[in-house]
Amino acid sequence: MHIILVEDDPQLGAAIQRALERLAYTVSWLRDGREALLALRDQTADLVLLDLGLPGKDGLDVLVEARRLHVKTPVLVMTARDALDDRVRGLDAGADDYLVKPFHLEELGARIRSLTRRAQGLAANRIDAGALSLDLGTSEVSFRGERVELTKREFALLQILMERAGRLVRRENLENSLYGLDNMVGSSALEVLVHTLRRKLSYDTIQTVRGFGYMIPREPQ
Amino acid sequence: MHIILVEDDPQLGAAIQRALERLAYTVSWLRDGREALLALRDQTADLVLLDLGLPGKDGLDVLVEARRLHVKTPVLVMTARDALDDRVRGLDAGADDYLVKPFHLEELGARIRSLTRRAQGLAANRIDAGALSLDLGTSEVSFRGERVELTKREFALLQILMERAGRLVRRENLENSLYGLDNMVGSSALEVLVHTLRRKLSYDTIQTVRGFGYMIPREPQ
DNA sequence: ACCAGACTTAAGCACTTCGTAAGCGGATGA
DNA sequence: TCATCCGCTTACGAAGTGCTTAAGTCTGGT
Repeated sequence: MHIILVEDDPQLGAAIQRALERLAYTVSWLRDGREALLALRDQTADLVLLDLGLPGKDGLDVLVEARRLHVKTPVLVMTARDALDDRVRGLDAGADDYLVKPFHLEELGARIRSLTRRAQGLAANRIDAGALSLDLGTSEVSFRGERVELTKREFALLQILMERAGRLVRRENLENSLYGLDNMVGSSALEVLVHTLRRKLSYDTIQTVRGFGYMIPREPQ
Repeated sequence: MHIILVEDDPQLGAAIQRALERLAYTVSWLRDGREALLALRDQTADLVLLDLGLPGKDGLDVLVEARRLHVKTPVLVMTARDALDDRVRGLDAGADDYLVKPFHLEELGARIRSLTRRAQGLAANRIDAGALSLDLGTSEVSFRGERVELTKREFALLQILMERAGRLVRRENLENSLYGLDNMVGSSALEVLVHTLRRKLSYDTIQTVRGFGYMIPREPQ
């Protein structure tokens, strides 16, 4: 899951990035509105965390401009506590949600989950696909009723595949979500990850679609 | 345990926040009804202390609106008005409890414990998990029949883990409940806390789930 | 204001997880 | 059929995560 964070405050930005990465999100932290707009235009991110009041280009302008360009990526706006007007204007400008600073990171996480889930058209906090079950709240995974211990990366991969169960997920999508835009270097990291995940589940839960990517069937046994 | 306090009176608000923090609750103090509704919406808090008669939006409206949005967080209403009408309307609107000002902080503490207990689905004032027993009223903990002296922080951590015994509790959940917003900095405070707690109990009561958080099994020995 | 206990921070260490690279094997297409 | 490509597997070094200890800071009680 790839998140673009637009925030000019070094401390807060670093803190948020840290927190999100701890949740196994991939974060591209941008400090400048102009950069943000460029990144948004590509629609490669799953979510944008946008601070209003940026140098270079105002956060609200970025949002308006992006929506004008038909960028549909969910945007979560962050505003200062006393800027009530900003929040209203933010929503009018096309933000999907807003968060008032200061906020609990737990809350941020919950909203991010809520937004990305909404974007996927899912409702529950648990995803099931056949014998696979994944709890987003507690990060617990079970397969055929047995609890399975996964690492963060493995969990992140499995989550993406399960959210799109029954549909092919392209290799480059997975790589973007897991490693961000920067880390697109040539390596077999994804294949290794798939391998360890298969070993922990079973070798036929994740199907390879040669030349394209991977897929978890809607009803794996 | 994270409590949202909605109170516009500076003196009273500060006094309550102080008192609750002394009880090792994490308190988010909001002065405005609109803000309160936003905070309520995500159900991130364990309890809401709601003052009726707020600026911006009446406390009762906040409550009604929150319940309409299926927010299930327990709400404890505070009001200066002693009229029976208000009482009934408050409870009808979805409040779980009601406190008439002025009140003693001890009573407030007791009611908070009662409510959080109820929300947790616990009948008694005690939580048990295997050889562990925790009394919410007296804050006493025993392990294998022996009384164990815990500090407030240790108790708070143990309480969260025991309320969710058998389920993984994410690290960020713990940090937010224990430290609130301030803990955006990187530190190993939680790890140290876990360590001291393990030393006082035993080293295998609290299980580490690497990369995610901690867990107390439902039947630790 | 002082003291003791509680709490946070920081640093070193052990262990786990992750990305890289290299070799291998099966699939693909001429 | 052969050459090529793509993905699988394995091993290893680097980075990350959590444990532990110790020192510094904060807090409440006297």
